[in-house]
Amino acid sequence: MLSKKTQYAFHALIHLAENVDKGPILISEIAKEKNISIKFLENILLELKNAGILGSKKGKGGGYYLMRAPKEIALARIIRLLDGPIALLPCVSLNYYERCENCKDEAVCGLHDVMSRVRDASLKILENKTLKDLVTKS
Amino acid sequence: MLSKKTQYAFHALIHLAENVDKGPILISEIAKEKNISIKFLENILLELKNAGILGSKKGKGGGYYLMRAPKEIALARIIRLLDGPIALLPCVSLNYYERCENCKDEAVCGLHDVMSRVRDASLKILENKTLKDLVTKS
DNA sequence: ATATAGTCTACCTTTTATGTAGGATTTGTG
DNA sequence: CACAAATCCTACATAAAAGGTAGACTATAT
Repeated sequence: MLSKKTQYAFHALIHLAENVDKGPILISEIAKEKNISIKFLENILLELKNAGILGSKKGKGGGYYLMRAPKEIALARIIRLLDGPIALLPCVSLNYYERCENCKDEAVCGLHDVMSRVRDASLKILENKTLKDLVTKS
Repeated sequence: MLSKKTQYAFHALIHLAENVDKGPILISEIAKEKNISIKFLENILLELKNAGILGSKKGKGGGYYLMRAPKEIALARIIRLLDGPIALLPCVSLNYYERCENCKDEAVCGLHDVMSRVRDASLKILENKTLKDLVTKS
């Protein structure tokens, strides 16, 4: 399961994508609209900003906005940023690989094979779907 | 990611499946073979037993053994038992569904759609692959 | 009897998740 | 310039989950 942090991030990003033409959006507006604790959301948006996904503007008329077009932001990137590996096992992760300590040889591990397939199936979707695909408002 | 608990369970089950003809297997043997803390493994095997996946025999010559043939035990079942939902979001889980608190209507939520697809892609593999597919020993 | 091996209950430690509090800083506007 | 509106940033709080340990109890084969 995705953490609450990542879930909230997705909802916030959807809101930003749906209002991409309205300039900076207030944290408080997103929090209210999506029913998220404002202070927790603050941390999340900051993290997205530090990763270069969002930009922000301080002071009156300020808020957060997307740094790129929604179609440029793959869902996998958000998950990896906030939740880490998408794979079910560390020994099968592309971006956060760790050697398996329980099997003697990963090359002949049946678990390794199956979990690689699950990873590939998930990534095929998460790498190709973007924020734009999450927006339903016309 | 799967929890350590589930990862250990898979490795233990693989060992049991590979030695299915040798009668009950000692916890200590599995722990040693797979490099798992014996006491932690004890808890895990007990949980698998209470779920009807394993049987056990006490006393000398005792140990744990599979209650069904390896090909009868789907990987999804193990994950659900020890880790809970396979889906990435609660609102998309088949077995542990919870309503989404951040969107007004799941039916028109783009996130819901994408995550359902990821779930289906994962389940297609995890429901059809069994313990037997994890065994590599001849 | 006795040693073996699982059963059960309770506890412990560390990390992660999920926030909360509040002051510092930047910026637009009158 | 003063002020209010926002984000920025650091630190803390709290609870749950993960991961593991300890030890007494019970059943069984020999």
